[in-house]
Amino acid sequence: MSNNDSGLMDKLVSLCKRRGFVFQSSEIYGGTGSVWDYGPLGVELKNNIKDLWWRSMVYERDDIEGLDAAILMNPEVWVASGHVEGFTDPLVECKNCHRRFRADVPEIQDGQCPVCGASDGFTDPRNFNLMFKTFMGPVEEEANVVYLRPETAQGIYVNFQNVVKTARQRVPFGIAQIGKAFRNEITPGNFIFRTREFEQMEMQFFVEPDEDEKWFEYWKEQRMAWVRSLGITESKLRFHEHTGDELAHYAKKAFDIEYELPFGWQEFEGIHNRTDFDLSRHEEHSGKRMEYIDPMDTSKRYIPYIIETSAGADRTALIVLADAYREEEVDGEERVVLGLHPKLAPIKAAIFPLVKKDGLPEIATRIHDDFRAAGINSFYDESGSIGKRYRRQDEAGTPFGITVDGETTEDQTVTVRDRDTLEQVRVSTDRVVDYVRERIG
RNA sequence: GCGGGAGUAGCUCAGUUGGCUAGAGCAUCAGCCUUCCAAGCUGAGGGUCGCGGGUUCGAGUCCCGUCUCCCGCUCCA
Repeated sequence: MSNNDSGLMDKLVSLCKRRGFVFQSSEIYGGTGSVWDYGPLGVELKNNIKDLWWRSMVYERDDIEGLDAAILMNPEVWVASGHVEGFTDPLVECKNCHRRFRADVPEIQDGQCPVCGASDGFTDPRNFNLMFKTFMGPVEEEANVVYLRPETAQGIYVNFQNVVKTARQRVPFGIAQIGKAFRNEITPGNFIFRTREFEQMEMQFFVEPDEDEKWFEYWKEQRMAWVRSLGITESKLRFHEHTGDELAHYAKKAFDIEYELPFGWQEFEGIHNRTDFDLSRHEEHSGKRMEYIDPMDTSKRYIPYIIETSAGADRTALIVLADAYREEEVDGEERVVLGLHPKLAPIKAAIFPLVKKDGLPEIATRIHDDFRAAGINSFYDESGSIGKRYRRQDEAGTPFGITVDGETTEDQTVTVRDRDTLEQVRVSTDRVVDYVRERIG
């Protein structure tokens, strides 16, 4: 990492605070570790990311259904998923292969790893408090321990049969969900990249067991294509395949989509072949059948394999911000621009009267109303010089500036200024909403 | 978790060996001016110096504790 690159993160954090994208949580009390709040511009950006994801998954396809499962679940879910293990028992970890074992298992007493055979030793026994726990019930001592979900995926698995029965879907099909997850990360940090409360955009695709490879490849390409559609610089994107010890306990195959942030190549979305691991575990632990019966051939029964696409909404937001940030020179003056793809921009158009007189503010206000009526987020500003107002919007990533001037009163046209090219075109006042709509995707 | 560094206005910072009502630039707001890329003038608001405690006649400045952030190591289902 060069000094220049680490400077980019500082500038980005500063811009996010200054313009209202991201604030530290509970700041007036000194903040709280690795939790962040999204401000007026940030929530728009993140909502745009989530809306685009949802549209591409749920609305633009017939084979994926939406779901919104609760954060609190029956604790047995996390026993079945494997998350409780290691939370209740002190574990040691092999320093060579990083597999974890209960500290009281006899095999490890001789210092040799029962799996990889290495004698590199083990870490000290400790509890891995991955999951946040709380209590369900009014009296804490009598209440049951419940966990804040460490991943959204389990909410989909436990609803698998519900969706099969109600949505009239046949395998192959998927279930999509966006929601919060919580993890007591040992080392959080890097702004909103690794946080203890975060939002996932997950889709679990259920397929026949012998078709898993085919669908894995399909989703791998689909997801990369979607990421590119956000306008992210291609040379900063790559796949990273998990091999050997990198593979999670449930995964047969896993690819990450990585982006080159100032602090290195970082994962922000994963495509995993989770096999029938999760549904089988839930069948064992719940005693309920998880098999799928093919309605066209009822003799065909199987527990589906699952191809998972799991993306971090916060990480995606950080990446589009980092990718969009640039400093450049205009007429000898430096400007800071967020070159966000128009469909991600918090504000789509800013409307300015060139001066505060001659009826220009009134016309500009009417145009602002037109945008409001069209459901397009716009912003009205009459304060300061026109150049200053353009620069303010550059930092917010607003793609279009619309200026009402003296000509407007004569020929009913306004100037539309493009954030990236700085080109200006005249558009009639009654066409300007359509003009912007056509260009924001 | 360990080591090092840092926390003064929205942002970037200055505050001499502890001493008058804590400053600057930028930003914000109001007015004037201004007909297309952060111009100018006038004025205003905004910090009790991360938080808590202590020493002192007196602390942003010294001491203790604590929280947060940054860098490195460790760790990372």
